[in-house]
Amino acid sequence: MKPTIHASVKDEKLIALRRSQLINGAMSLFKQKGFHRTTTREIAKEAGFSIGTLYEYIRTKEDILYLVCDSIYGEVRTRLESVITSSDGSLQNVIVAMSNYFKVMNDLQDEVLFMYQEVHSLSKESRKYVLQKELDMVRMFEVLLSQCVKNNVASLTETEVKFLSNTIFVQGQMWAFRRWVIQKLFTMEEYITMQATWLTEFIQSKGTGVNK
Amino acid sequence: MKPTIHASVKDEKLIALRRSQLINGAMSLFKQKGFHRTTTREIAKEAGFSIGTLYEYIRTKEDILYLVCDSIYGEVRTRLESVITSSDGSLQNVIVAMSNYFKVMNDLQDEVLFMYQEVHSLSKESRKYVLQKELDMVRMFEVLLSQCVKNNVASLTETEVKFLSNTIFVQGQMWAFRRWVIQKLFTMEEYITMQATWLTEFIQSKGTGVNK
Amino acid sequence: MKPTIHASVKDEKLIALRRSQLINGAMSLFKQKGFHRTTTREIAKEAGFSIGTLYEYIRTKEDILYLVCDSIYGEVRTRLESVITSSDGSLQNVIVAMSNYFKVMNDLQDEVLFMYQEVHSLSKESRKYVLQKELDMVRMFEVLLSQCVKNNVASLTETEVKFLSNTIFVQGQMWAFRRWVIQKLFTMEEYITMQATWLTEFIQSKGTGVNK
Amino acid sequence: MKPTIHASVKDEKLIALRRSQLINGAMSLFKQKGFHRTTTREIAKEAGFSIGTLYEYIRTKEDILYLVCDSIYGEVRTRLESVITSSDGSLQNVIVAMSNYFKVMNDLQDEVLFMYQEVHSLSKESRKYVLQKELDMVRMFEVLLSQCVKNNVASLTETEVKFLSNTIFVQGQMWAFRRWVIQKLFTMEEYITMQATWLTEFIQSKGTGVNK
DNA sequence: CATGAATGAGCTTTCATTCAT
DNA sequence: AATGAATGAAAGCTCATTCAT
Repeated sequence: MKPTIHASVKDEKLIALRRSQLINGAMSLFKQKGFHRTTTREIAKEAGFSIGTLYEYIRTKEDILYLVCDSIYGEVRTRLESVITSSDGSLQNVIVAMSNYFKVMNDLQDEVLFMYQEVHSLSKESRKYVLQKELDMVRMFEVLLSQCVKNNVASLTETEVKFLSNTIFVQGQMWAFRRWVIQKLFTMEEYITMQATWLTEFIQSKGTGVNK
Repeated sequence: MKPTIHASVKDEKLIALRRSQLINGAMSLFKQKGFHRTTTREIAKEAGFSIGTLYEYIRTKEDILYLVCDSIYGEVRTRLESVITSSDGSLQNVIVAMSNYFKVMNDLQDEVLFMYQEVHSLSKESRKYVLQKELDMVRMFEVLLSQCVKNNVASLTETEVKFLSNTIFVQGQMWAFRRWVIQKLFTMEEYITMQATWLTEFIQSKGTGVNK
Repeated sequence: MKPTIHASVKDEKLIALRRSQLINGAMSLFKQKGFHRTTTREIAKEAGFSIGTLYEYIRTKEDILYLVCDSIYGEVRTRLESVITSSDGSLQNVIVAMSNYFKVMNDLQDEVLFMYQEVHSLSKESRKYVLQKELDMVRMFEVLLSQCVKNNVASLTETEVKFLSNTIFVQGQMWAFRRWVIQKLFTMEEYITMQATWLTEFIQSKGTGVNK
Repeated sequence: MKPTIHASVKDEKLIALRRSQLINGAMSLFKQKGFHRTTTREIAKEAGFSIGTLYEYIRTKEDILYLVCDSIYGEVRTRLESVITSSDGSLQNVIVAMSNYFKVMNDLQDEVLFMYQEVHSLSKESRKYVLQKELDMVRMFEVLLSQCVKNNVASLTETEVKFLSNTIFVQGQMWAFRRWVIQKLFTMEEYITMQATWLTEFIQSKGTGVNK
């Protein structure tokens, strides 16, 4: 399932170390210049080792892109999971999750932006794997919303649940994608408030399970 | 203001013709392989002329990207303007504009997607110019909504107007960005209906100017 | 003998006119940027006609170089001949010729410099023809000096005559070649006076035919 | 002061080796076809390595020209210095230096010719540096002549010393520049003898310090 | 006779990747 | 396991020359 990047080196711990150096170096350069404008030589230098060593831990330049993208999603997930531990099936719970998600998107703006621009440079297989992680995140909101429905806090069809999850996800991305527009119009707090209001009103307009 | 692309050829009509061939050829390739993976030679061939001729109409490869991006936004605007000529300040008016916008996004999915991925390869100046066009589109919805407010059809604060415009814009993009998911959930008609319902309810929940 | 440049156009007068425009335009550009850095397009533009027209009067870019080089030597000769019409076999006569030659070198510094740098880009045949003209000029001084010998004004061996002719020629070129240095040391007049003094003393030291 | 050519390779000894191969290969081609007609690929091949390797040791084609020009002047200097070690302030001394200089010019005809034709293709900075070396050589003769003046062997003004130095220098160059003319007229020995005679007579005509 | 759009061979330069040390 | 010199395919771009109008 998860694409494995071949390394010539055997020592697993060393691989982990070198790859983390590699990812940090590459990410830093990618944010500045994009994937195509960054050379493997530059990446090796930034990571702190030689071009020869670099190729002991990867097979192609694309591998680096995959490693970086994977790492970004890992980071996003880690941050979100540390926040969304328990779900009590309340609307408030969804809103808290959403605002945490927005905050993560704010922290990782450059990374998110970069990934969106460069995923299409991945091989089909890697791209599929990486995009699956995106789906996982949307699913997270789906679960939260479904619990609201179960709890009779919201009366939504499955389709509506999926729509809302996707909307939340996209609105989070947009904070990064369209930052030069959107971040001039609203502060993070305002944005969160507005999105929360919108979400609440959308759900309320559908009624609650109790009233049905 | 608008970046001008230098051509060695003088005949303006010929320039227009060749550039349109160029844009079509390039767009077709860009959608398949992205900007960086497409060579100038391939573009020339696809456009139907030689590499020498190509460079009679542009100066650098980046010029082609700019031409293509500009053309995409031009296409979007043309399609929208042909519909939103008169604004009577009714809610219906906003909804018609929005659904037309969604349809355009549907028709130009690949183009919109491509542009978001590659704008960052433009020079600062060109990028600024192209992104300004995005703002113009959001502004369009702002104007329509403001007229509803003026007409006492809706009672919205300025921030709310901006929020709604942005949301409409993003929901349109979502149709293209998350097509794999969204387009499995809804047909275009269903999507439009849902968005219209939501918009109407949001505005009604704020009351009309009359009741205030 | 003299390489002929093919023209598609028949009208001889027109050829002469266009070629003179061509030479002027090209010379002006060559002095600034050299032969290789100047494009045929630029030459056509500077000459005042289209690239198509340019190629009605020449066959290759090298033809232009030949035309220009030929023109330079023609100019030098014309200027010199207008002065050295009659030779009375006096030493004074040689000195007048020499100082006129120096003045011509002064006027045509850029052209002479250019020619020395670019003759090697001519075809073997053209190069030979152009360099022959250099020989002609040296020969001119030889003739003048030989007449002094005949007139018993100077007593020089044939080798000495050749040596003096060459030296005069080189001293003239030096004024152009090493202008940054030489022209700071002397004014044209001072240079002429010095060279005249030297020449006179050299010849006098050899004695006159009469005394032998 | 001295322009430095960037190399991607670190090993200084290797740089020196490869550059000397490069200079030899390039010089050989430049003498045949000139700088502009020689391609970087040809140079790499002639030097015995790949085009990629070539660019590990230089940044641009112009760098090669600079390296070659610098090398030529280095060669000239080395050869001269090995001969003109001690100066005793005699006229004979100047003449020996001069004839050695002529011999060097004879040995390095192609190189000297090439350099004179192509220096103008160097960047301003490099050109300045290279031409400075020319000045240094002229200065060498100035020093020798000045010592004659000091020794009362010759009575020359400073201007005359400079003029003579430049003349010697130019006459040396002319042996290379105008070889097809001059080398048909005179052998190297004859040329040297004549130049020596001329120099001696010029100086004697000015008198010696003693007689003044 | 004049025009200028079209052509494509050929140029310089880059950079992912390999492999001997 | 680490190094970095070597490689060459391939890219973007230029420009002398042609030829239909």
